[in-house]
Amino acid sequence: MYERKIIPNLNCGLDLIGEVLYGKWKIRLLWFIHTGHKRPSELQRKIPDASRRVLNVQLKELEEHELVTRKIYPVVPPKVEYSLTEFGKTVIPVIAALGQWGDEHEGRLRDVILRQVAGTDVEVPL
Amino acid sequence: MYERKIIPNLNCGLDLIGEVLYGKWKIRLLWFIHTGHKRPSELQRKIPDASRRVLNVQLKELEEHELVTRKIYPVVPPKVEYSLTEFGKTVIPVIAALGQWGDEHEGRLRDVILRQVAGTDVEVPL
DNA sequence: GCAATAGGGGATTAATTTATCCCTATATGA
DNA sequence: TCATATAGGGATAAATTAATCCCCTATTGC
Repeated sequence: MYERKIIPNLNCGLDLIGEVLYGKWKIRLLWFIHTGHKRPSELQRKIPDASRRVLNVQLKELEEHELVTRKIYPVVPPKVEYSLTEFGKTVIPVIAALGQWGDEHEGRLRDVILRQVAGTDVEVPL
Repeated sequence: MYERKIIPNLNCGLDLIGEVLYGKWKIRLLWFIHTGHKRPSELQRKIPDASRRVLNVQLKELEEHELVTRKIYPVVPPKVEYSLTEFGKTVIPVIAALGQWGDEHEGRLRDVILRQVAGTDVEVPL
């Protein structure tokens, strides 16, 4: 695993939540697990832009941070289910607040974000 | 400026808020501006771990995303003040929710985070 | 003239995070 | 026998973000 060379700040609540929530797919993973998509293959289908590998890595970190648990069923083909821990459940309202703000200001956000990307040749999907 | 090679997802509110809030110091910057620390030098003193340069870059992005405005006073030595826009003010409660969750679960968060870093030789300050 | 203050920014390197590639295992169905 | 589904991971490359270094403006005070 990668070893940090710069020590993280853990001074305030914002630092702390950042440590466990940051990661391109983590919030989405938590949300989908929350909405009942528990199996790795399901999560992958819900998040097709992420590779299987990355999801595994980020799920593992969520598990280490005690936001989710991983249950393995001893069957073939293998079956695994992720669930939110009680701790993990407490962060759902915060994620909901993030998503809600984004939804409420969708038009304006799209504007300012696309304006920034406009100079590039990147085609941004609607 | 850096040109993205991977197109960002802008499918949902979570993607959108991520685009404008992500950046190591942005949330802190917004918060300190909210609490009345408007001048660049003040912000730097409040966030000593960030270099002047990085703060400038992130403030500029916040400005491009219309979360803050920058007012220049034509005096010498120069004086600049950042303020939240009306739009920017709407995101403050969301940031407050993030910080509050982190504060509420400070002990546990510190635990799980430090456990992860424990293997490394990194010294993490209390 | 020189240092300090206040605010900025280009160019480059380092750090970190993601993505890609490829390999493991077992059972079922065509 | 071969492809598919299910779950997982090591090694490496690429992308992205942040940090560093060094430079600029103009005025006041010594």
